[in-house]
Amino acid sequence: RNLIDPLDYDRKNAEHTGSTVAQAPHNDGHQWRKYGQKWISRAKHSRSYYRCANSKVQGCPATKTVQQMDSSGNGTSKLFNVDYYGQHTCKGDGIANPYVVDTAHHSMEPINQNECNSPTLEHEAHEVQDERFENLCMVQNMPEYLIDFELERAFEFIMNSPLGSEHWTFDDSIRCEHSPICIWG
DNA sequence: AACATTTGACCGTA
DNA sequence: TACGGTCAAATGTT
Repeated sequence: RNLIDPLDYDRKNAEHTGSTVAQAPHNDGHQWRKYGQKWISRAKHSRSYYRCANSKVQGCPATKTVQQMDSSGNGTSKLFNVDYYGQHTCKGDGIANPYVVDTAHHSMEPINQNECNSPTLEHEAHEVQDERFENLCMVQNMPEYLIDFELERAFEFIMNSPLGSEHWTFDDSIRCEHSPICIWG
């Protein structure tokens, strides 16, 4: 009854592809299925475990964990720690990275603030100098310490994608909650 | 009915 | 054996 191919799935040895803090961990461009929740030692909040929604069908090994931080003080905005493990090998929504968008295949105009429940909206991603990234835009509020890492990762992903550029084709019907641009305030 | 989440059990590891 | 990651049956949702 294996949900996923055990050969493809080894969370312990999977690369840890980023830990970051988000305001609203609801959407990051991929669809996930929750498979567990634990209270971690003496933390105030539980940690939730997700795997890629395509794990069952395509054996995609990507997982993530989400945990609200025990932020002290200023209680208005909750902060979440989102950790990603493993690369997406599925061809699903074509979004390989929550922070990086391929502008060659994705126009940014479908985003409409009325349809978007994220706290802020970023229309103007800034250009990247390196010509390898000329078709990529970044969300402006992406944490500074992640920029180089995420771009290299995106570039590597495109180059190594067994599916070629089709993996990056964006469908006009993608809704704003699936758009990486809407996700992070 | 098919699919997603909840939640205690289970289990590997340090 | 305490911790935390995953399983899976029960439960909820569409």
